[in-house]
Amino acid sequence: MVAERTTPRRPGRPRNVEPSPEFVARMSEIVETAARVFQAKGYDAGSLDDVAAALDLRKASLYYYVHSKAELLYRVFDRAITLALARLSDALLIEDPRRRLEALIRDQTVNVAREPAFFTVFFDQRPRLASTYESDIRAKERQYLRVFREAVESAVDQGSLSPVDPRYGAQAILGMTSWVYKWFDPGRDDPERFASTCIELLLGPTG
Amino acid sequence: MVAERTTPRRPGRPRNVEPSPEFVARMSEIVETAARVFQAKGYDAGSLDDVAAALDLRKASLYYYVHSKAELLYRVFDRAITLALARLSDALLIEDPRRRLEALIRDQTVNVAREPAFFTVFFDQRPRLASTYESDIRAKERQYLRVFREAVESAVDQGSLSPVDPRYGAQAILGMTSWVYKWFDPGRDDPERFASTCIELLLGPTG
DNA sequence: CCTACCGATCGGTAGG
DNA sequence: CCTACCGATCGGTAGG
Repeated sequence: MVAERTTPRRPGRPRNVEPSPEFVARMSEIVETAARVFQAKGYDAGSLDDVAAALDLRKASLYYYVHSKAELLYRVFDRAITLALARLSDALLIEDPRRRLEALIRDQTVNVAREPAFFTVFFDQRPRLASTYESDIRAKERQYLRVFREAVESAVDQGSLSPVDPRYGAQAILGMTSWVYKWFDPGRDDPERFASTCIELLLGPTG
Repeated sequence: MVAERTTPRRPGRPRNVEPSPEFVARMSEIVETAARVFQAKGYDAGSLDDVAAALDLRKASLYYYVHSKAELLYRVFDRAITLALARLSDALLIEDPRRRLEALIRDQTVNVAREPAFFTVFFDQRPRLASTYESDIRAKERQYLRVFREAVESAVDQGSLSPVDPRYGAQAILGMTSWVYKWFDPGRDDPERFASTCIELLLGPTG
């Protein structure tokens, strides 16, 4: 997050800098509701009145939690990318390049399919994010891309993936898997099955 | 288009139903400008004042060409999908399944990379399209998907593509290639080279 | 967390 | 294709 404390603690008892658990929980609800509103109506047409109404609040009350609508959007973005990055950590422990890439493909597909509101906003409302927050999000996104690029590189070296430029390979795989949010129908489609399709197309039958 | 005439011509000289070439050309400029404005600011935040200003017009003058902002968005959508469909026609003449799929992958990549404004609006502003126009666009989009699905099917039958569900395979390929509009940098990237990467990943080295 | 309110923006129209 | 304008919406604030 942008406002994270990086300086060491001052001595003595800190004076209510820690938000209460109730505050954190309520903030979480607000961010989730905002994600759904912005998914359905877009950032500009989705008003703070809409978000407040979905929470049974008045618009002015939201300003107790965020300073601006722009900050609320940032919080949706931060949650999406932080969640996605965290969910990659298990895959990164896998040593075999082919299996690691398989796990990353599954992770990305399932992430996007499981949180359609957050990822729809993340992918489609990107130009609406205020420039103040852009660099923070971009840094985390670059981490994400790097993970995929290095996984592609290893799989190419291993000979399990066709020899391609790692950046192009990573973008191809990210596109294939992220695109899910555009067409996925939860009643009809299965993320695991689609992930298997991608793996089969790229890496051939699983041994 | 939604308002296309399908009934036969009445007898006698038609009374100025044909728009003049000047009108058509000006309309074209307006639609292109709208695509750029909606790409940069989004549909809701991109005002008719913005579109008019970019054309050195006043907002009210746009209403000589379109009945509403919603119609202007529809015209951007229609142009994007009509253009994309038209550009597939050459590929459809190719008989060999592997080569046909290769050509479709190239077409889609180059289409998206060449018209970033139209395709960014098409992909990201879809929920903003008024329901009146939705069915028209969806029908054309389904045609588009069918072309890719059938090409996947043929390539699978031929044995040049891994045996996968044709719908999932088509969505995977469409995602891989369409995603280009999210990351492509015209100064750095080459659409043809990226298309070759996709082909290599999916179909192996070109023989 | 609320009521009441302001200032600005915007799609659309009147009338030419 | 223009000037002038209306009605509605919306982010944000005052003050409690």
